Amino acid sequence: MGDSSDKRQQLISSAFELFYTKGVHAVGINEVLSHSGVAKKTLYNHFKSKHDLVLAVLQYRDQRFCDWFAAAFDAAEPGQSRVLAMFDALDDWFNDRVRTLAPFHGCFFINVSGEFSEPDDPLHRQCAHHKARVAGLIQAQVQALELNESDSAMLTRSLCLLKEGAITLAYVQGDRAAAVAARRTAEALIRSLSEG
Amino acid sequence: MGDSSDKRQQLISSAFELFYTKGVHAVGINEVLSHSGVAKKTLYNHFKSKHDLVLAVLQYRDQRFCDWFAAAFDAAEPGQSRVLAMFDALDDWFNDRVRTLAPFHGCFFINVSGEFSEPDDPLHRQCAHHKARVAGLIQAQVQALELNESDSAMLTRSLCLLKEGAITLAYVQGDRAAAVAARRTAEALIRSLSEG
DNA sequence: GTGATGGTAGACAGGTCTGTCTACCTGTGT
DNA sequence: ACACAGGTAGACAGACCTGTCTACCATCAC
Repeated sequence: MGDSSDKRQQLISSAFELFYTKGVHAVGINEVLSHSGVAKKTLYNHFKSKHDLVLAVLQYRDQRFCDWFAAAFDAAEPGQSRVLAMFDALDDWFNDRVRTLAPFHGCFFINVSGEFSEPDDPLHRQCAHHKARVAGLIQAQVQALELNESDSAMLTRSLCLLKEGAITLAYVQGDRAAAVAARRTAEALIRSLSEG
Repeated sequence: MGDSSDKRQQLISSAFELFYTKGVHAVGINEVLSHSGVAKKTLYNHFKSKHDLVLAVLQYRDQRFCDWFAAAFDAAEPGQSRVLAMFDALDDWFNDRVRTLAPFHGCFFINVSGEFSEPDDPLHRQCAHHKARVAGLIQAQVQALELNESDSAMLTRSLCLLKEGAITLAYVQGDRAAAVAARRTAEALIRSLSEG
């Protein structure tokens, strides 16, 4: 029984690595099997289809990513710098200094959204759900700054925009310094709030 | 001879529509053929492979997108508002008010980057090239504001970050108001520059 | 020992994909 | 009149895909 969930986890980890680096459609079930060293029947024992496996992979990555993201906040000194800590974390991610995340290939959820573009597709919805969850983590940090409601909402939104922008610049353009630029922009924004 | 390049163009337009709405790997050559009403031999007469067709589609979209984007700047009143006009243009795009672009399905170049994730892949490079070109258009508008060099560079970078962030929020999360939020953030940034 | 459970290895069916190739048609220049 | 360039329609090879199924093996409960 412990074994059973071992195999399931092996499949998910292997599938994630392959899907993340090559894309979902570009990787066949057989490649996942040979990479994970698991038999085909075992896979279809745990998942009813490839689609189902992808869903599980998204959930796995969601958990991992959010754990890392939340920990990055917690590790920073309380105060203003805590909000900015997320950009330092992103910088670590983009430059492959985070062991617990895989080597940077953009945001898995953005990539998968592009491959399953129907907004109603369960996979696309799962990606949206992940982004909402991360936005929630950011919002919680912003609230600790005790701004007025309007500034707080606007700052949260801006930070999300800068984060997604940084990921895209880092991935599509290969601009590994995108997080540093995003941090500087966020600093200017926060400064303008406390001054205005 | 006019006919020859007609067929080529038909193929590119049809392929773009399909690739953009469904993803490149999810659409087969045969679907492109039946959608465009062109024979298979004609396709392989114009393009040496599917990969080659995708490259041509990227170039086509790059041209169309940049034409529209540059026109949006030109249509706006000169001055500060000109830089902000790009967010109004994005808002039009996200909400399907631009006839010349197809119904919004995110950024084609981000989507394709996700499917061809090797940074050395010619397709990935073409996507990076497009982003650099758009960044150049933005930079040209920022330079008209005659800021000092450091502010100018930083504002250009910030606007790019906000643009990419807005596209991602609009697509993955289905947040069709992302451009409005990005505009407000940009306004705050510019305000802080002229005050500071 | 025996049955149940859950694993391995991999053949296989049925479908889809790319890219090639044959056979035919049409319009144009000379 | 006739060659030819470039189109249509679609069969086909060869590869790969998903998902099912058979046959066998290992471990644990009892």
